[in-house]
Amino acid sequence: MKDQVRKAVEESLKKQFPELGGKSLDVAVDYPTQERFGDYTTNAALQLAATLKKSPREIAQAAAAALADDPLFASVEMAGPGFINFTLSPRTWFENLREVEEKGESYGHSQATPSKKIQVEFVSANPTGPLHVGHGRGAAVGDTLARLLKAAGHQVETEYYINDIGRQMKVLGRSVYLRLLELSGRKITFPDDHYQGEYIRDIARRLLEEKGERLLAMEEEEAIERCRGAAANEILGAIRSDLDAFGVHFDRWFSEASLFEKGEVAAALEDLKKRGYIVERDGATWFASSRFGDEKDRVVVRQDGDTTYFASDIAYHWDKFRRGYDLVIDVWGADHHGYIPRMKGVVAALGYKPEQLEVVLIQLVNLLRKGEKVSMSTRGGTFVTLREVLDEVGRDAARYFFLMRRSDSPLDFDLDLARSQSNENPVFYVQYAHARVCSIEQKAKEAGVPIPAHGQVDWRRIASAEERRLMKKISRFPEIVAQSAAHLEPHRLVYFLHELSGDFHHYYNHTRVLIDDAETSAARFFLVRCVKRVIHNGLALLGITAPQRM
RNA sequence: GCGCCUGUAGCUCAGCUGGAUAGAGCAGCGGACUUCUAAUCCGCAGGCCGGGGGUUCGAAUCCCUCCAGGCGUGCCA
Repeated sequence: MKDQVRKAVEESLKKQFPELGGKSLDVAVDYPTQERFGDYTTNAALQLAATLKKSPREIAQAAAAALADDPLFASVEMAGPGFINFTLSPRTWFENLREVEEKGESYGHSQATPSKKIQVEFVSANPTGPLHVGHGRGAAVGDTLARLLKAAGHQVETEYYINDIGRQMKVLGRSVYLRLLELSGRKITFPDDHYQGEYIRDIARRLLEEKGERLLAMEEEEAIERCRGAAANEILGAIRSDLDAFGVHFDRWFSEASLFEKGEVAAALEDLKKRGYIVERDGATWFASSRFGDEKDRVVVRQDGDTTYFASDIAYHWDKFRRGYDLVIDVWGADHHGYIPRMKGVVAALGYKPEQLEVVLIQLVNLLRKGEKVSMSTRGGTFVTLREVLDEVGRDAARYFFLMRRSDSPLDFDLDLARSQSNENPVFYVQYAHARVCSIEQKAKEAGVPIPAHGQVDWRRIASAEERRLMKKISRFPEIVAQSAAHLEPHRLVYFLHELSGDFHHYYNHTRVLIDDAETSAARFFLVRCVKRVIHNGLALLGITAPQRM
């Protein structure tokens, strides 16, 4: 719709002012801040005033007059310093609803041009413990981004990167081994920097029961390695099942260890070396990230010959890009923001465009209970797990809360609020709107009222201000989805659904849908079913259910 | 010190690729259920958009500067 308006404005301006020539004008069509200014507005005249050497009002007046006859519009007016305001006829708005009926479940989806091959990598938590709420936020955002990008017409794959090798894993193995020794009656001292959580004891207990004797008989080194493997498997299994319960599924689970097994770490570094971005200095090997705007170069192979975590990351992204993605999206905790320049440097050094890597940062989640901050520490084991939050507030509320703020700003997650079955809980507000339409459908069915089709509805019956407002919002949905995807900002969709629900609740409270006047009744019924469709599709993109009744 | 992010109503936040009188939820006050679900709706109140300067016809939005807070600044992951 917006595009049609834009095209009309552009054509009219060019006709009125031939001196503008054939080039695209790139006029901006917006939604006015106030309803009395109409449905759409453009500031094109204000912008062109300087080029045309005419007053903005003069330009706007001429353009508006030329557009007045366009059947698309009910009225076109010049206003203020030189805005052109457009009001569409109720009939035009109604015609837009045909698409809702035609597309059904896929209403809101669009075909981006160009359609890109995109990978979204998210969560990627070390398998050293259960997922906590912070991971939950990353999971909700990453998963929703993938859904949004698909809906916007891209080809999307999701991936979880498993850090299944390295120092943290050794610490995990040793933590379990020590607990195992402890459980078998030995006296141990458990270091502070090892994993303190109770789940470590649980794993050790199971290992002791199943193969305790063999493990205890082994060389310590080997036993620790066995403990590590068993623990990582078990924890990863738990992570998968937590994510499953959260409605998050990955197309691929990618192992860091596999990068070494396949020799990709060496190959990637060799590639960079050939391109001239690897330097030897102070007995270590460095990636010349300072040549790409990073503060300094970064070590990839340490003096002792071990590769750094960064080397794995290089290899991982080397692998990703070789798989042919046009765009790679990494969802990271905000505390990793300092790594963006060096990663982008890697991408550039490998011959890709830095913009082909987008990093979405996820800020901290502060859990609140009874208004008090719940303190968390991963190492100390005093964190609240995603599973606990899911058990307490449910999947829908959890996802909604994680998604309702911009991901790069810290989030206060009020457990009591999310759990409350009351009007204070924003997720119900949207779901309730859906359930109310379902309820109307139920009543209609009982009364033998048929479901109206677009072709049978008389648009004149739904031309009130409230009804036009609903129609406008409904027709805006595909644009919101496309924008949320393009900006990688799921919260935009959340706000939109909240607004649409608000408009609907208002309408519902003031206008009875099923009434004796069959024509009006059918028209209203059709309209609210379109609202239901949008809420349903929108919640689906957020991974939230749309209940029939509440 | 340097870098990134943030500062908008009592609280939590939208709005930030410049537009007309800055929005929402919660909290507060006052109203609306014999009618499709009151988990709803209506009304009232609440703001030097952190301070200052600049660019512009026009700034919450862009630039500079200062202040406050968070994070980062490892041959850790």
